[in-house]
Amino acid sequence: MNIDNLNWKILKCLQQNARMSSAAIGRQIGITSPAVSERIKKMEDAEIIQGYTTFVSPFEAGYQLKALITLRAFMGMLKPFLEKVKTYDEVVNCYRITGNENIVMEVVLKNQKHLESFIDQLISYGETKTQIVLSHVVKHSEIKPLK
Amino acid sequence: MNIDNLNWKILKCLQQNARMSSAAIGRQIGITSPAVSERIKKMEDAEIIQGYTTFVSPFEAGYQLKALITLRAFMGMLKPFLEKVKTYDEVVNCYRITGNENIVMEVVLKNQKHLESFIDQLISYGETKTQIVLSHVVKHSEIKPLK
DNA sequence: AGTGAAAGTGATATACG
DNA sequence: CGTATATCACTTTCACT
Repeated sequence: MNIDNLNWKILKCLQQNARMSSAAIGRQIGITSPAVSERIKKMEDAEIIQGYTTFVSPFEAGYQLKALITLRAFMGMLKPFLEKVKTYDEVVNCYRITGNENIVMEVVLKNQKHLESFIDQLISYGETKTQIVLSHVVKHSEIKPLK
Repeated sequence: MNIDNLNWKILKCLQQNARMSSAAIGRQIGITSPAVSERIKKMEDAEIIQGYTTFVSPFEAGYQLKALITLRAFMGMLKPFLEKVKTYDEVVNCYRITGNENIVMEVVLKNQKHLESFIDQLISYGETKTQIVLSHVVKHSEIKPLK
C-alpha cells in the first residue's frame, strides 16, 4: 500500500497528537471526517499505523534514572535472554544489534540501588555496559516521507 | 502530583491505545466519562502525560534499515551537534549519555547507501560507531507503577 | 472528586456522485 | 475515493452531592 500526500498529512497529525479527532484532522487537510476515518482504518489494516500510545513521564512515575545498557550475551544465553527481557518492567526498548554486543536496552530505574540490582539480574546472561542517559535530546521524532 | 490506582488504570489504557475514548476507559474501570476526562486533563497539566503519538511503520514508509549510531564528539563539537541533530529526519531518538561516547541515536534509513551518506554528515562532529538493528525486541513497553 | 442530565460535537453506516 | 445525511455515541459543562 502506498502512502499518498493526504495520508502523510493524516500521519503527521496523528504522530503529533494521536487523540486528534477525525473531524479535526479533516478540517486541517480539507476533507470530511468519514474520509479521514476510512483512510485511518485502511492504514491500520495495512499496518502502516502500528498503534497509538501515550508518553508517560518516567520521572513523575518515580523513575529518576534512565540508562542504556548494552549486553554481550554468553554462548547460548541470547535466546533465553530475548524471552526474559519482555518480563522486565524496567526495559522500555530493547534492540538486537549486529556486532560483538548483541543487545541494547533503554531502561528506567528508581535510583542507583535499583540500577545495581537490575544489572545483577543481567550478569547471568552476559557482560553488560551501562551508560547513564543525561538527556533525551530527540524524543520519538516523527517518521517523515522519504525525499 | 500523585498517581493513584485509578490514574494508573487510565494510563494503562492510554498507553495501550491512546485513541481510546474516555467513555470506554470509564466502562473498564468503573467511573463515568466526565471523571475520566477530568483525570486525564489533570495528568496532562501535571505533565505526567507528555503527549500522544502514533507508531508509523518505518518499513512501510520506505525506511528499510534501522541502526544505532554512537557518536564520540570532537572537542567543542557536542553543542553544535545537539542543535544539528534536531534537523535530521533520520533520527528517531537521540540520547546524551555519560562516558567516552557522548551520543547514541536511533536512526531509520532507506538503504546502505543512505546509511553511508548519513554517516558522512556526522564525521565533522566526531567519531561514529554503527550498529545495525536486527530486531526491535521490546517496543515502547509501558511505564508501570513502581513496586 | 465523582455523578447525572442537557447540549454540542464527533463517529459510523448508508446512499449517492 | 470522496460527499451528504441520518443515527448513535462521545465529550463537555454544570448543578448537585
